[in-house]
Amino acid sequence: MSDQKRLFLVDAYALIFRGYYAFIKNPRINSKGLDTSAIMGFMNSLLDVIKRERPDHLAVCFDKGGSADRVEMFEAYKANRDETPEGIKTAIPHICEILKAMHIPIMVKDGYEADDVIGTLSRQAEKEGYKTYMVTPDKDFAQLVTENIFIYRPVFGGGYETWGIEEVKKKFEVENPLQVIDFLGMMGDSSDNIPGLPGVGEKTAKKLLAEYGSMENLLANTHELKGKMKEKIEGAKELGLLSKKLATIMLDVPVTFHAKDFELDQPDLPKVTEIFQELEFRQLLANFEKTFAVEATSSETTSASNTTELKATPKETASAGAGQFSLFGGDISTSKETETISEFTRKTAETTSHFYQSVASGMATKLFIKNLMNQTSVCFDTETTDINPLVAELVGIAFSWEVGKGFYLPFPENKEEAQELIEQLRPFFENESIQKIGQNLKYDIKVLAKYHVEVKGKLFDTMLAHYLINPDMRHNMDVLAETYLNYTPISIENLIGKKGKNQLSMRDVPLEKQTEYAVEDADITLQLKEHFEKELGEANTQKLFDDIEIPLLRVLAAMELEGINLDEKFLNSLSEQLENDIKDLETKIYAEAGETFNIASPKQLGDILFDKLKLVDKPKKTKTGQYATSEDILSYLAKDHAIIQHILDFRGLSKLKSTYVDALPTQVEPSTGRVHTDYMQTVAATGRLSSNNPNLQNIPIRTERGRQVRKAFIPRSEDYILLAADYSQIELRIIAALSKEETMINAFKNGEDIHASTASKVFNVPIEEVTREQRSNAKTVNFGIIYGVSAFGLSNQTDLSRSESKELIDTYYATYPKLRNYMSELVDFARDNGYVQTVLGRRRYLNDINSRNAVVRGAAERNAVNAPIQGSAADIIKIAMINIYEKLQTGNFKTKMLLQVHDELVFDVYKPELETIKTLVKTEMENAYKLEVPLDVELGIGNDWLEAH
DNA sequence: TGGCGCTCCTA
DNA sequence: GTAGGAGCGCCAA
Repeated sequence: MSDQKRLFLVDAYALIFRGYYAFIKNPRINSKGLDTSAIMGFMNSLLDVIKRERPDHLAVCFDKGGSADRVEMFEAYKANRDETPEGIKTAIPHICEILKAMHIPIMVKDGYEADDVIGTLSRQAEKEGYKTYMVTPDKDFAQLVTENIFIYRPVFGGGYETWGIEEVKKKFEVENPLQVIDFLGMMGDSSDNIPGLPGVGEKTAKKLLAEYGSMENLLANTHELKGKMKEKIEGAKELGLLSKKLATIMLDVPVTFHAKDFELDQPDLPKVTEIFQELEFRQLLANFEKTFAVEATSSETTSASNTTELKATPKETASAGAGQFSLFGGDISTSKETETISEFTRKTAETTSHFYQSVASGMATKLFIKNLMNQTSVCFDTETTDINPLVAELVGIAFSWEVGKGFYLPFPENKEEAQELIEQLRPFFENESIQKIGQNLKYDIKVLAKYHVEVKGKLFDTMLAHYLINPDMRHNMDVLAETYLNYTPISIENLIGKKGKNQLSMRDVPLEKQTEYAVEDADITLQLKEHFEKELGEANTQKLFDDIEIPLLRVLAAMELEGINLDEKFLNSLSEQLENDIKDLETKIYAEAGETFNIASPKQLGDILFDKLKLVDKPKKTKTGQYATSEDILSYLAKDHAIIQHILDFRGLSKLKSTYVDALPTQVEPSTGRVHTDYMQTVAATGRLSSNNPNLQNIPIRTERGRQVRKAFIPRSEDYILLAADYSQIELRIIAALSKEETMINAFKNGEDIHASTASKVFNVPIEEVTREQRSNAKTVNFGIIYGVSAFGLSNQTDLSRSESKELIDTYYATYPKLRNYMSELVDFARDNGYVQTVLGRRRYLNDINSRNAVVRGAAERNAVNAPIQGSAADIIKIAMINIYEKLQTGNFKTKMLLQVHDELVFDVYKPELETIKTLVKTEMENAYKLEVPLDVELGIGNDWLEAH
């Protein structure tokens, strides 16, 4: 700390608002019905600042009566600011009372805003040689920054950042902080009701500022501008100057900085205590006392949470825990949590007897592992440095095999030492006869795989179990614990903060907290397992769990670890081509529109198309009142207006570029040079997988331009080739088989083109005379059936009118009567049982099936038809994946399974194995499940994914 | 900074 | 009409 004296000026309302909204989802209401969110939030921030910075001078500044001057200048100033929430209004007197008790000066001047007061005081203090820190999240203050004046800005997730001149220059792209005023004046600020220049947003403001340096200079040189922008800005010169004035913080408020008054001294503790007790701030009071107790004594105090090194720390009903948590940061969530107990009587680690121990290295570890090896079933949970298992390092592993009891093995940061420790655990993980229990084991398996440890033996994954028991719910552990165990676990945010750049690593958490958190997770997971085990017994769920989802978990882990090779160079060149084409289209569109605008903004686009160009008499609107500009609507207009086609092309190319061509290379994992998607096994209600980070299940294929992206997916080396294996028409085959519709079954048995066959029967023409259009319509109906058709939907999809569509559907049902029966049976089954199921007994519950609302009920009925079909297809490919993986393992093949896209599997095939693999894959896929209808798989090979199709 | 609406990509 | 994920704009309250 330098010798220079430091003054902290707190922007009260900004912090009060911030604190209030931090609790907005879970407002703090005390027993007297008072909403204390704002008070709590503000006090947390204030104490935090005091604790971190120990300022010698501090004042809190408030607004009073708005700014008379500004209102005079511009009547709309802050006019449309929402009414201050009730919870904030009621908080102010309490906050003032606390500040008084703390002997902290409250600075407020009638008719001035806190900005102006702070601005003025900071300048005065600067003259007296102070360094001033303006405590506020508000960016407007950037204009006040000098060598001695800083913004002290709270950041999300806890912590603060200090903005000096350099930071301001960087953030706003300006030469000096004063230009922030010009910047705000140009851009405007809707929350402060600064109008700004019309059509100028953040980006344009930065551009103009770089070019002209100030508002005045810009307005003096508008003749240099072009097009619409010139017009708009020339027409708004007055507004521009006014905006700048409104954005300027005043430095001549009649207040005076008296250093003596601003000195931070000891609070009136009895008074503060009384107020806090009145408000029922137990946690905050403890925090407060600690903050000022340290102040009063010396700064030597060591943290109470410093654990004695690696010592076992058994704890029965930890009562001291809460106080310790609030020592450093995280005050908000901690106090929220402890308050929650009193409100809901939900159990937590604080209120539940438990015995969680960390295990010391050396002999203790040896003894622990010996004990571990004697178990038959153990729950474990890895704690790591990252949610991405490919880069995650082990921080520790928790184990539990008895409810309420468990152990935590911390891992050294040194890689070799960590590997040595994991070697000691290898016999446990690779023991076939010890059951391993966990929540989302795929993650742990992938982490351990990076340490070359395989997890063998029977598995029980509580997340998968719950997915089968109740697919519609969410399956994260906190939800499960609260639902099934009435228990609220310690939140991860409590330990490492909210996500954001200030989030800590698990490594930074004190061992004692790591232990409490990690072992609690293992303990809870163990309890959940005992709970779900019973529920799984029902129906076919147990089989589905044991035979499909659990084995699949290992398969997916392997596929994800494997990743796929990506031709980045190719994508980069594709990106350049797209960039050029997009630029060209942009130029054309601006010319056609007569002005520049953001084509990617549906709002702006709609205004141009329908307000300015008036392409349509009565444009359609979306539910939010904007003009609808979706593809199907624009397509109608394309033939009449050149601009429409250009816009559609622009959209298509931009989408391609941003979502695929530019995004994929950024998803390449540096450590492997490959793209590793994450398959979600528990999100799709039907039993399908989903893929993300990146989503490799929606790579374009339909358009020529789009499918080029597939060329970027290539084999691992020249010795390999890609194999794509597709189920042909699997969903139609399933519905044919399940409905026992012989006509359709026979068509499949004879290997006919099913859509042509359907057309032939429906339109009553010989199959060889079916026209393109007839086949296309038949195809649409075939797909419509799978989704639960309506005449309305069909006519939307085809050129047919509503009545023609109805007729087509009727004929279709007449042709395939059993299919229709089957569909109504499914709906009946759902009505009677409340669920439908797949061939393997995977259930989807349909609560809305008996709804009195026809729209809601209709949706449930379509689900009743679609879920068994889509879900059965998902079951079947899962079986195939498990069997193929097994064969690839036992056969010691170099070939790897890489991707699954619902009805397709992609393999990286070692060329010498190609013929064997082709037979293996086709056989396993076609025989994964026995149906009345043969399953057919088409194979394709190639040096990229497109060629393999 | 987060959430929502819109749009668009897949099976 | 079914099932998903993602990017972008836009506005918070």
